[in-house]
Amino acid sequence: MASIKDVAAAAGVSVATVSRVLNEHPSVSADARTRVLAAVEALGYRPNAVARSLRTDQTRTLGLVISDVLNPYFTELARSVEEEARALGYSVIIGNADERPDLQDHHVRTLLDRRIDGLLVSPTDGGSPLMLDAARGGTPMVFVDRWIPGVEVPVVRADGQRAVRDLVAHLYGLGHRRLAIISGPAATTTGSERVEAFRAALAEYGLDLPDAYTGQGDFQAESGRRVTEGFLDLPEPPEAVFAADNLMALGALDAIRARGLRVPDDIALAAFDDIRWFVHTDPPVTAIAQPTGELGRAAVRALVDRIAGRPGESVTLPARLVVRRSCGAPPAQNPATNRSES
Amino acid sequence: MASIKDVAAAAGVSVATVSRVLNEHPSVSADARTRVLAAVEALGYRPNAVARSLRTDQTRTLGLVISDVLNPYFTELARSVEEEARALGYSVIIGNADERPDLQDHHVRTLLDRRIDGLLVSPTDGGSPLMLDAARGGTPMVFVDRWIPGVEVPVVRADGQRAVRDLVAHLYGLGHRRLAIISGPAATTTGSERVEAFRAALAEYGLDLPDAYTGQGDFQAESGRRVTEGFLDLPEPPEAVFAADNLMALGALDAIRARGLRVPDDIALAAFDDIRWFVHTDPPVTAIAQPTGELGRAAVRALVDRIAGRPGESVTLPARLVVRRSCGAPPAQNPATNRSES
DNA sequence: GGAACTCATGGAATCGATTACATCGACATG
DNA sequence: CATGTCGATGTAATCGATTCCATGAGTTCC
Repeated sequence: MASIKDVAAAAGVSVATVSRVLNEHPSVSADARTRVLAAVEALGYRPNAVARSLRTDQTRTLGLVISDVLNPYFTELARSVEEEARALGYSVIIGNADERPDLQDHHVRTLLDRRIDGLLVSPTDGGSPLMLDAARGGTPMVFVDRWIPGVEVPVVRADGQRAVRDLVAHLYGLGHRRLAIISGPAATTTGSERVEAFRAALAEYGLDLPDAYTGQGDFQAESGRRVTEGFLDLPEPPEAVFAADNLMALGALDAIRARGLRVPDDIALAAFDDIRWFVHTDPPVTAIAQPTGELGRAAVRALVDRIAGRPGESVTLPARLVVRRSCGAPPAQNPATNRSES
Repeated sequence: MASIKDVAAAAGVSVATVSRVLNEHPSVSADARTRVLAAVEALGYRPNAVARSLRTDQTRTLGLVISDVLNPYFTELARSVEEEARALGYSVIIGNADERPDLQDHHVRTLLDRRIDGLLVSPTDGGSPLMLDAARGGTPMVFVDRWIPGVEVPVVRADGQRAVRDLVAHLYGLGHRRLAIISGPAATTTGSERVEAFRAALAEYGLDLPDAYTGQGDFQAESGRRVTEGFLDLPEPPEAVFAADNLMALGALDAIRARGLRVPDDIALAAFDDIRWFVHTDPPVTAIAQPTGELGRAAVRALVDRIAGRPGESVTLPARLVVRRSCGAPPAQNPATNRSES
C-alpha cells in the first residue's frame, strides 16, 4: 500500500508538502498542489489513519458500549449515534456487552486501548473499577439510557415517570387492580427506576406492589418468560403485567401462550420500549415509547462537547405511552395507532 | 496516559525489555520481569494499540459491513461474527450501510483507512470500484449472505432453494395458485436468487410467475408496504405473498392490515428470514430460517484463514422452512406433512 | 585457557504520518 | 542598498510501540 513517501517521490516534492496539501495548509503553491493531487490519484493513495492517529493523538472515533445488540431499542440507538457521529466527522465502534459486566469491561478496555476520543456507555451494572477509573481519569464519557450514580459524567436518557403514571391510569381505568412488574437488574438505573416509578404511580391509586408481584429479570427474553411463569403459578396471579423492556415482554408473551391463556382477556400486558413489531403482535402491545433517535443524537453532541473541552450537558427527554390492545381497551378512536418518532 | 517509556523508567530497564515482557519473549530474567510487571501495575499501563499497529502492520481488527442494522437478521449475524472473532483474538468494527451503496462505500473506505486486517461484507449492490479494487488489491475479504459474482472472494451463505421449494409445495397444498413475490433489489444476489428459486419452484407445479406478481422492493419495510398495496390493487390480487426478507414482510402486514384484510383468510403471507417476533405476530408467520449464527462463525473462520494466507473456503448451508399459520394451515403435527414431494 | 555459545539487555532503526524550525528567494520599505 | 516580511519548501523530530543488532557476562567443551 502506497505511503506518503511514495506520493512525495512521485510528485517530486517532500513529504511535508504532501501532508500540507492533504491537510489544506494555505502555504502550498498551486503547482505543487496539482502535482501532489495527481500523484495521489495515480497511486490510489489513502492516508494511513493509524499513523495519523499516533502523531495527532486523536482517532476521530467514538466508542459505544451497548447492553444488548439483539434488543431493537439498542440497535436503533446505535444507528442514530452512528449517524450523528458521522455528520460530525467521527466514526463509531460498537461494543456489545450482552448484559454481561465482564463483556462490558472487555469492550471498554479494548476501546480504551485503541485510544478512542470518547466513550458512550449504557452500563449493565453499577460500574466496574475500570470504567470508574476511565471516567475519573479524564476519558471523555457520556452515559446514555442507563447511568451510574455518583459519577461525574453527563447523562442522556428518557424519563418514563410520567408515561408510567399514564400507563397505571390506563390499567386502573380498565379495572385492573392486581398489577405486577418484571424489572431489570437492580444494578442498572433503568432496572430500579422503572420499578420505583411504577410503585409510586400505584400508590397514587391506593394500590400496593407486593414482593410477589415484582419479578427480577435481566432484560433478556428468557427471564421474562421465567418471571411470568412465576406470576401465573401464584394462587392469585396478577391481572396485568408490565415488562421493563421489550425482550422481557416477548418472553412474557411466550409464557402466557404456553399456558393457553390469552392477552388481554386472561391477563393484560404492557412493555417499556416501543418497537415496530408491537403493532403486529397478537394482540398489539401497549408500550412506553422513548425518543430513541433523539437520545442517540443528543448523546453524541454531549460527548463531542466534552471532547472539545466544553462542559457537555445532561439531557432528559420525556417518554410517552402508546396505547394498543394488550391491556384490554378497544383500539383508540384513530385505528392507525402506529409509532411516531424515528 | 503512561507510555512504555514511563514503565521502563519506573522499572529501571530499557523500553526493549518492557516490550519483551509484555510480548512474552523468552529472554527476560525473572527479576526484570517482576520489576516490569510491578511498574505496569503501579502505573496502570496499557499498551497503545495505535502505536503497536503502526509498527506491526496489523490491527487484529475485522471490518464488517452489513446492509441494515435495523434488520434483526443482520444484528444476529453481527453478534455471532463478533463472538467468533473475539474467540480468535480479533475485534470487529461494524459499518451499517442502510442498504445504500454510497454509505457502504463510506464504511469500506474508513475501514480500509484504519488498516483493518480483513473485511466481511454483505454487499448492497453489484460492487463499487472501491470494493472491487480492495478485493483485487489483496485485502483479505469474505462475502457473507450476499455476494458479488465474478469476484475471487470466498462466499459464506445459506442456500434457500430447497426451502423455497418446500414453501411453494406448502402453499400449493393449501390450494393457493396465484403466488406473488416481493423481491429485493436486483443488484443483490439475495434479491435475484430468491426470485429465481421461487420461479423455478412454481414451474415445478406448472405455475407461472407473471410480472404483475413480482414486486421490486429494497429489503426495507416501506417497500414491502408499497409493493403489497400494488398487489392488492390488482383486478386479480395474488392469493399468497412471499416477502424476500423479514422487514418487507412487516411492511406487507402493514398494508394488508390497513385495508382491513386478514391473514391468512384473505391473503397468505410468508417471509424469508425467520425472527423471534414471527412467533407472536398476528398470525404467526411462516418463514424460511437461515442458520444465521453458523453463517457468522463460518465467515469469520474463512476470513481469518485468508488473513493467515490460507485459502479460506466458501461455505453454503441449507435454510429450512418453518411452517406457522400465516399461509392457512394449522401448524402441522408431523413435520413430514410439509414435504409433499413433486 | 580460550573458542564457541547462550542468555539478558540496551541502543537505535523503523512504521507513516504531522509539524516546528530553518532556509531561500522575491519583494517591499526606508 | 540594506533590511525586514512573507510565502513555499525541505529537514528532521516526534508519537509509542517492536525488533534487529551489538555487547557483555556467564557456561560449556575440547
